[in-house]
Amino acid sequence: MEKTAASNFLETIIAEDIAAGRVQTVVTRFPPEPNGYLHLGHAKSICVNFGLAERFGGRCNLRFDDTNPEKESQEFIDSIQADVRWLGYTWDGEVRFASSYFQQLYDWAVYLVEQGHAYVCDLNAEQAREYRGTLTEPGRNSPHRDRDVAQNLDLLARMKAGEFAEGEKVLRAKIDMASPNMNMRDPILYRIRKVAHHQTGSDWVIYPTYDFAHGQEDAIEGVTHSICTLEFEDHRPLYDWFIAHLPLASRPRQYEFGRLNPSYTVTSKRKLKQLVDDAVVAGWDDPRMPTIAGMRRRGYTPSAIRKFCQMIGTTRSDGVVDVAMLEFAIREDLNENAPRAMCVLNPLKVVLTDYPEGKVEKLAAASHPSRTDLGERMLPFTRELYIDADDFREEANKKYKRLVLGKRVRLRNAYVIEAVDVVKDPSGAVLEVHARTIPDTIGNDPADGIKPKGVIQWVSATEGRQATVRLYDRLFNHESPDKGERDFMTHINPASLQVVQGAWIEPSLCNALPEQGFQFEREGYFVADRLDHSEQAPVFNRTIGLRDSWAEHGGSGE
RNA sequence: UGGGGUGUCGCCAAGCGGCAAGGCACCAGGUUUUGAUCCUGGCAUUCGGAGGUUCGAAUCCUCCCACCCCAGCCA
Repeated sequence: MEKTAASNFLETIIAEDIAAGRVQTVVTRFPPEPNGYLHLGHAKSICVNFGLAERFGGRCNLRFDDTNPEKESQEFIDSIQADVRWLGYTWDGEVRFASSYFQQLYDWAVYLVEQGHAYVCDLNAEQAREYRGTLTEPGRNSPHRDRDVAQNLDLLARMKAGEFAEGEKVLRAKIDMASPNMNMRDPILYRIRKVAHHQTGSDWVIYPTYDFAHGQEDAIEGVTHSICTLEFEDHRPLYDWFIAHLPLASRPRQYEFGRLNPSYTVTSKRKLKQLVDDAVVAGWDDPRMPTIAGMRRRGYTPSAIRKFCQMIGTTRSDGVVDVAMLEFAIREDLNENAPRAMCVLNPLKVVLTDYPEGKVEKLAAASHPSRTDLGERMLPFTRELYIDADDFREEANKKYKRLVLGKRVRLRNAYVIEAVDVVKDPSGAVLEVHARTIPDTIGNDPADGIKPKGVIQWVSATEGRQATVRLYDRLFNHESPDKGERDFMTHINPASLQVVQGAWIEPSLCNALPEQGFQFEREGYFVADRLDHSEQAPVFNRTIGLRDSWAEHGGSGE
């Protein structure tokens, strides 16, 4: 475990624990509740937990914290495992379930009752709230707080046996109703829920709460560092209380870090679910969703997401991270690794009037400007081509580095051409451009010394293929859609998806495998959709556009 | 008005008494058959504020301010 210069506070703590002999092997865990899809915030937690274990040569468990069957399902258990694996992490041993510890947890509850540290309370939810007090006023003891052990034991057993209705009774810890920490005001350990559990079926009608379960789950698994987000900080005294009052073999410690808040997005499960339920997006894996499944479909790579999590660091402060950092991470990865290809999104026909009809030249083009190991592909060059309509103007100033009537441009990986004429329809719209090829300009500048103004992509009109290209943009047009008075749904970006049906792609792109990423030169990074793409009907999703200093400076507007 | 936290460049973030790393973003140049990449340079005399301790403070002390979390039988 080599240490680099900068280390975050968790690494410091662990290094000290190891140095002091308090810990031999670091054990962490990623403990999602299977009640939704994992998102970018979870990705950070996954990177933190698995990353720490990796760095210190320890282990990390994947444990489903499935203590609330009403909200959970197998669908989420499956998707979560797939997402963690896809991110590139391997959990220690088998997947764990809090539910597999239910009997042990129950036995410990009995133990607490026997020790006089827990009691059965008959207050209903509303009454319990009244007795709890407020942030500034202490609570009052429940009238059932002093039941004797035998009676509590009997009542608890009957709760377990299903003799009481939901909400009729709960098991509570006997701590301190006057504590300034609300979590210590006789917290609930068990509640009655007469619903089947996705793992334990109808075995149980009482289920432990998060507080009574989490620390003990950690102890059972030998977790040394139980890492969670800041909002659980107030729960730490309770976490420690259970550990101190139960006969446990190990002593896990809880540490908290600031959760990730990416700009221009939402990450609350409730809001993500609303986007799905209201059909604002096509599903949990819609490429605009900040879910792992969505980002995957969008073309983000595991290494880019991991890089991003590393970039943002792990601290105890909570702030908003600019999504530009995520975008940087994915561009960096794809720039390095994605093969280049050509695609014309908004086709304009170019006829090379001096080029023989029916002739097809096969031009070799490198798949990457610096990665020779990525090889090359063949581009068929023909008399009729498509270029992007934005790449042609009848007249333009010298800053416009594309094709202009009477001027020259380099066709990427092919000839320099010169626009000689333009064909228009009665309304004056440009139908096609007639051009001539400048001889011997493959790999060479024109012999006459008149250099082209720029380089543009193209696709053979006769040899190229057509594809569906989905242009995705951010889902929200507000930096913090969560914040402020207005409902987050009012900040939806109406132009977050634009579908281009008739894009032209170079033929080699038909061989793309689902989930394979490319850079469509001068356009951006695209990925073959993992579900909808096929050789016969190619479908590409735009992962992220290229940086565009031309557009940023208003160039396209003039 | 209770308790728990956090405040270092537009954003993230090092720093832990010795004189403000780095990344993102941005700006200015250079290279370029991607207006991409790449390269070079710029970008906090100042660390939420005010006092104090010290030869010396972002780092120690005091007070103040701002923001976040907690009153689910959710996690």
